Amino acid sequence: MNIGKASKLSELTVKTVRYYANIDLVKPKQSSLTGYREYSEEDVLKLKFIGKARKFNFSINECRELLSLYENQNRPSKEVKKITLEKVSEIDKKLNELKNLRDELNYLANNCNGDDRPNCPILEAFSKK
Amino acid sequence: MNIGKASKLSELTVKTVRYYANIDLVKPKQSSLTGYREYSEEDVLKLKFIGKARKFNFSINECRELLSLYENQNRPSKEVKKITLEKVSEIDKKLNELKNLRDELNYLANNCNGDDRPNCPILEAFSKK
DNA sequence: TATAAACCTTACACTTAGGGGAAGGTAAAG
DNA sequence: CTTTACCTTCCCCTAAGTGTAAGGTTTATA
Repeated sequence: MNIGKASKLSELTVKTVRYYANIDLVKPKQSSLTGYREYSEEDVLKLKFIGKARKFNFSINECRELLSLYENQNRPSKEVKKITLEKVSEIDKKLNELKNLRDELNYLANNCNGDDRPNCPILEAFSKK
Repeated sequence: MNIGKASKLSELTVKTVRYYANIDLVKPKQSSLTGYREYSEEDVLKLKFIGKARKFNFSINECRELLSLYENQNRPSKEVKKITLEKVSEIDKKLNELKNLRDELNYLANNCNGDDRPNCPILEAFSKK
């Protein structure tokens, strides 16, 4: 199938699918006559796989890693689990930072009278060391 | 003072401070003799201000906006509060997405036996539509 | 005084993960 | 036979810097 159909099936944009081909992530056969990329069912599965992993905040390089594990029938699930747990703890860290950030900002907003006068604790807080 | 000192005082890297000068965010005077940038105390205050705001996940453009409010003695605190509350709700949204993501990944990891055998529910989950 | 270390400058390339759009070839439908 | 819908490559753009090179300046030391 052509890139348009592969794009629809994988729910990725054509641009994205083409990009993945360019960086050798999912490289389909390419017709020597027309130059059109020819995607197989398996290519589409890989695209879907990557689409999911990307939604899970895996970087392209991590996707590449997972994909090679996926393609390797003898991969130990140990490796996959390790990568996944690392990702979980990474997300936990980010969650904490974001929570603190959120509370600080919210505190500032609640202490700002929000009228037409220039006095503003938010700007004051930002300008303090 | 030179950029090195301004960098130390503001706790930003020299590269970052120079970058902010290049994008007209904090533009110090520049000696016509040596070409060295000359930072004032106020410039350093602005740099600190931006450093804080950036930690609060404000984009450079939002910093620019806040900075102009900060510089304008007549700015209504209303505007600042509005921007801040928008940022809070944006962070709330991101927090939720991240939480879901975290739970899904953790679930997958917990259901992966993590041994040397190839069977792995994580990869299976990713390859499903 | 000479030189080396530490500081400063600009300019360019690189990063992530694609998006926008131009110029041009191909295929299918009317 | 032409229009429309695809497809291709190519190049520039994004955010917020980081890395490196080549070269000028200032300060410390021998």
